[in-house]
Amino acid sequence: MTAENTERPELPKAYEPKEIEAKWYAFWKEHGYFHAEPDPTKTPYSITIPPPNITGSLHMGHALNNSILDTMTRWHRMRGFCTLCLPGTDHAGIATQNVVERNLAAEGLTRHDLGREKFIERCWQWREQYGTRIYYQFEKLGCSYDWQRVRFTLDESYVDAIMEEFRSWYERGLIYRGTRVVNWDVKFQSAVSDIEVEIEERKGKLYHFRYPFADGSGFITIATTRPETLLGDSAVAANPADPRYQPYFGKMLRLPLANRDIPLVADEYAKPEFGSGAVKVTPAHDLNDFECGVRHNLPQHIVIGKDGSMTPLAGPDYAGLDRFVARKKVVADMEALGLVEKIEDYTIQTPISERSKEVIEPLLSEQWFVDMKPLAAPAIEIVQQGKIQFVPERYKDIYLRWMENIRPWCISRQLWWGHRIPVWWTEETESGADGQPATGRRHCFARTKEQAVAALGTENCWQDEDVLDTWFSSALWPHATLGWPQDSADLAYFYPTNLLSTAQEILYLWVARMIMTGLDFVKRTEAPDSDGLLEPDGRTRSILPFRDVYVHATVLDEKGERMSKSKGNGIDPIDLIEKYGADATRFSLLQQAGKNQDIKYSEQRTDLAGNFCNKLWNASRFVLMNLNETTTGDLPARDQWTVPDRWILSRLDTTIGLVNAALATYDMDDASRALYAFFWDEFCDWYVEMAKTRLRAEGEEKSVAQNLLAFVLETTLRLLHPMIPFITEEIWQALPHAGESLCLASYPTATGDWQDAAAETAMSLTIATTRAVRNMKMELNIPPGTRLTAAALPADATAQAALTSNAELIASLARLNVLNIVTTAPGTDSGKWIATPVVGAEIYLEIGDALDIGKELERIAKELTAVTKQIERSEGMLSNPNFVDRAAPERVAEERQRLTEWQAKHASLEERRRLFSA
RNA sequence: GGGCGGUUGGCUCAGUGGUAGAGCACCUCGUUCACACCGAGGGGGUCACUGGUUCGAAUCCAGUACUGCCCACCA
Repeated sequence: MTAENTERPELPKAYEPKEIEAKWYAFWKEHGYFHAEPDPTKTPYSITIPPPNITGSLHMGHALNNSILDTMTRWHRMRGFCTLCLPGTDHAGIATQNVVERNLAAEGLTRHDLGREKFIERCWQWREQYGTRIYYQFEKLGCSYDWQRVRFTLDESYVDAIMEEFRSWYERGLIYRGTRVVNWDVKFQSAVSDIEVEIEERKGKLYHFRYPFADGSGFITIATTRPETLLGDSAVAANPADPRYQPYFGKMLRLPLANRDIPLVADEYAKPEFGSGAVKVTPAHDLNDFECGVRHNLPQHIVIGKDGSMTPLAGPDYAGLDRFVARKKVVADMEALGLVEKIEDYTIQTPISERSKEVIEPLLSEQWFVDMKPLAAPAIEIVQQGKIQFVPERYKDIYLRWMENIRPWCISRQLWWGHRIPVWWTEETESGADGQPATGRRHCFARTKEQAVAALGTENCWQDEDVLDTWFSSALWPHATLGWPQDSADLAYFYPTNLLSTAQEILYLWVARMIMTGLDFVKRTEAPDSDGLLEPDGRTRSILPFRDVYVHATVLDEKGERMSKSKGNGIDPIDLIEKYGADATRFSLLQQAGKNQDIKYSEQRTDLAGNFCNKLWNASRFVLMNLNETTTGDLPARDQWTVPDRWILSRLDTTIGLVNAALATYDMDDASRALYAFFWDEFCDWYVEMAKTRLRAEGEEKSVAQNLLAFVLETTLRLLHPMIPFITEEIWQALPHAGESLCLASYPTATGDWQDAAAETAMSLTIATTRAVRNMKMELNIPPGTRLTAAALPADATAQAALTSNAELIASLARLNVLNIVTTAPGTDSGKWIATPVVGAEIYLEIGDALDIGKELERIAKELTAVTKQIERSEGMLSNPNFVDRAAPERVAEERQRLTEWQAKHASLEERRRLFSA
């Protein structure tokens, strides 16, 4: 690299993240660095980010995930990939309708007051006003997304994709109309899918009721947690193998309150060990009961309506009552009849709607379903073949288990905000086969009334009132955002995408469905095997949507509890960015983004990450103020490198290798740890300190030091940039560099050329010696400024060479007068020297009259204890014939060598103890 | 009920067979030369428990306890 910048802006004394972050984001955006166009000369790397809801603002989960996504994006961009990270938002049916309805409620209105059209207008207004504020927040976080390609799930082109998806599945019979017990959200008056239901343990009661036989010959006891459903009972079931009920199967029972007769049926669904072994069957209000009802051909009495109140079928005493009011009344009425056997306290697994937090009412209703089995099969195969990788790997099994047990997907929602179902109905009366009039309903796929009229052959038709589940549209995200169903150049180039990183709770809701739709809709005749599955024709492949699925950790509060609005323990990442800067916010999250499932986040983490940024800032300022106009930042010729230079380059090479390897496996914690340790512990604490002497010199010694400082710092900035983009850009611009932005600089790769074991050994000895001297001074309470004389007695020629070449450095770092390299121990007889053994040498410090014999004996005793422990351990191993015979020979040799070293230390300490004791 | 994680110093976490680590907190010392958002030094852990495999276990296996998450139609 040769520096191109002649003007180098100076770094302000204080690190002010706010100013530099705003400045550089604007710069990057203005220069279009984040925009990607297909480039056949490069390898593509693409990500379509999980589209946040338009109701959303950045939360900690977003901050974590987008820090990861942006780190991966920037890393690949620097590595020379044609890199696209495509952002967008999700219309989020229920969530958006929820907030808009809440706003209406504040005006005393309901959506029905407005009517469908006006209500949808309101939703659009909301989206215009707030729907894109999250983009601004992503920018604050530093995300290098392609803002020219933002997508929204209600964009015209996106709607085309959804229509195509629906048409295809409808025509193939995968979408069908079914009557099922669905999870009914009473608040939204809509069905919700199984995965949008949370189970919450709530305290409740288990009511034991008596149902008398119709002939008056006694009763059967049943238990229920939902007494109001009694009114809809069609039967009582007991297990066919249950001897208690065998004599009575087929007999009729008199259903209390409703006063109708219902049979006792034999069904294995009743478990003899629970309660009395008999269970009431309410086919319209419970999924199990529904299935049981189908088996026994039982009537389905819908007694709870869509609004959660009792229907006329519940009888005149109950009709119109809220379900919970009706519950109390049923219990009271049963008590009045003397039919309550007992009421127990009971913990009920209560289904709650994720969005409205209302208790779900299982309700029999007609809905649109998708048959998932045929779609799941290839999605299972592709993962089993390892073409889609899950990180951490355990999610693969979780995914497969769910896919293998996949159930039909209820896709219709009784909402207004969303994609209206493109099905048109007509109803006509004709003669049935037995001469009775029959009502026939027909439907067809159509996007417009004209199409519907043509298909149905009648003007008398209307569009289905329902909208599609939000996830029906997000399921298409990777290919629909890239242009599908058109054969776009983007789709051809950027698809399949490389990475899908997301939270674990939407693995089924979203990830699994994207895999299914991707494979089902994107087909290519010329694609490598790794991109998909071969179709039966032997030429076409169905293409996977992404290669890696990374499931990131959940960000919890510092007590380990989920952050939630209701608990008020949430942290707004924007506040953190304001306070500590985006870089510190990102770095603190990435440091914790390891293999652990949870992150217990506390603000202190970001504060500490800010300290790292500050350290980076100050060390860089030091380097910059010591450069001059002639500093190019080029790596000096190898014969000019000193031992510390060789050492820092060797360490840098190792760090480069570690960081690249960690990023490749999404180990953000390892990458950040490696860089943190390299920069702070090695570069700042030792290399920069050692460079200070050289910077005071003149000529070549100085210029080599200057260029190396600039070179190592510049390389470190490139390594750090994907994680902390702003501060690194600011410093990089001030350093000698080539190119207009660090965004586009090349990412360092480890070559091994700088690896230097000899320099590392020499530096270990240098560092150990320095520490030994400092330690001795400290332990004897010698003021740090006191300049003493020290001596080092090397154990061998290598140590001798290393100490000789670094003697001045050590003297300077440990604040000594001089460090003499000696061949015999200095005058121990004088009693004015103290010593510490290190690996490779014995270090002596002349302290003259400052010597406190008592203290020194204490110090020696402490060291002896430690050394003795090691010797015992080592001797124990070596005297074990099993170890000597069975362990690897090099391991045994290593242990012998170690023992020798410990013994030498021990002897030296003993000798000194003898002297001082005398 | 089934499945999957976690349990390492006061706190938050690294560490998958060979001398127990980091950051923070704590104690001592230090504001002349980038940084007190700092520097130097130090103390602190029988790696949850029990058993097994192994020459050798924080690490592998089995079980136990506690804890978290996901899935599931027990009234």
